[in-house]
Amino acid sequence: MPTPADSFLILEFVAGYRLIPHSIFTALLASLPSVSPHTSPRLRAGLALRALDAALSDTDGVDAPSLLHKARAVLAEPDLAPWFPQHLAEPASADDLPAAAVAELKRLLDVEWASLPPSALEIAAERIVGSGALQFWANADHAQRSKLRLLVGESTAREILEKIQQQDASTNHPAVLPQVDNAPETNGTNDSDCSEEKDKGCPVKQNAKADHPQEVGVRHQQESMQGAPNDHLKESSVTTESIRGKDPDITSFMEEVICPQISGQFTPDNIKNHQVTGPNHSLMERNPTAITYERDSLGDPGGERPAAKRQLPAFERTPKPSPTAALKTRKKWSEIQEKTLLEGVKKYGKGNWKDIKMAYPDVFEDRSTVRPLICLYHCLCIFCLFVVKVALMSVQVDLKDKFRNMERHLCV
DNA sequence: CTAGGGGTAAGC
DNA sequence: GCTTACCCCTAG
Repeated sequence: MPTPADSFLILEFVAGYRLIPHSIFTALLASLPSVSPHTSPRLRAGLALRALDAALSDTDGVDAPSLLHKARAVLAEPDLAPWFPQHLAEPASADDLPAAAVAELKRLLDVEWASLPPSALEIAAERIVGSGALQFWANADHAQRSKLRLLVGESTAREILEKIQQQDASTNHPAVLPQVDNAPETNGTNDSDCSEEKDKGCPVKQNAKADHPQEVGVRHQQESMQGAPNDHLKESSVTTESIRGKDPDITSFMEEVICPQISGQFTPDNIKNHQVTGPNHSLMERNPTAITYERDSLGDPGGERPAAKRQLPAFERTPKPSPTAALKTRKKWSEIQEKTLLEGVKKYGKGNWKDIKMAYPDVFEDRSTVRPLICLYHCLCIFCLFVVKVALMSVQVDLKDKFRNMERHLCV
């Protein structure tokens, strides 16, 4: 599960990406650990623009004066007002022509969406596989390149290294490049996301080189933003697995790459306009169960945060049902699935759950081992380039558990 | 990735 | 109350 730093990166990207439906954004808010103390202009502006978007998009049976009234309320919201540019408030104060004011507000809103700064993920992606890739990789040492290779996939890594080699050859300064063939083996899931796309271009790479994601005039879905303006932005509490990265090496490496882009200044509980399910906490609220990535340089006006990174002992965990628990419906194993599982165990041996699942993809189709929310996170990360981290989370627990149950009851 | 101990809760 | 599906966690 994502760490708070991961959460920041995902939310910062998603909040400012208008095409991503607000329902998905709110679901992410509810499922990810607190991003405190990270914040950024893009995250703050994205949250504010989403709130205004919601106020202006509720056009069903709502006349222009009412729309304008709602927009004014959002613009005047003390927690949001600082993040709106001054000129947005001007059309909202034009009392004589509400329809024109609303239209102008929508136009200005489109402009604001389009002018949001790129996310830290996009910037990092640009450094790793975009226009800055050659320089970034050329300056990386062997260890760093290994990590980069894990992040971008073998084929993309090879592509970049070949370009560096060509560049060096043309300048008569042959570089000592790591042997690609000796690269740490990736499990296919990690690498294939990019390698399979080699000929058509890695999707993430395309993303890195793509235009700004914000597209003027495209309106996101806003069903879940129909709530009252004062609905607070909420998030779930954090469980142990969500605050502990599965692969700290890559996590810390990503922080090295991305952190310079993160402003990281602490923001009080001042952005509370998005209605989501879950306990009532602000996005910026300090979550007592989360590891935060505090740095001295972040500054702490309240002086409440300890300087050192905090690892919670097990007894401080907040027991909470997994957010995925409600999403995965309980499905009884069919006779065919049980027989196939036994056949698979006979053929591939007990413990080779991955092989068994791959051998009978149709039979075990509904026995997906990647939890739904992890899938969502995975998709986002694919979109943003960072696929390896999440791929490691995929485990063959369904097959293993079922076989264990069968063993327990002497079925085998 | 996997094993295995353990827990929770739905469904009967 | 029992079975079972699913989940959590740790260790290797």
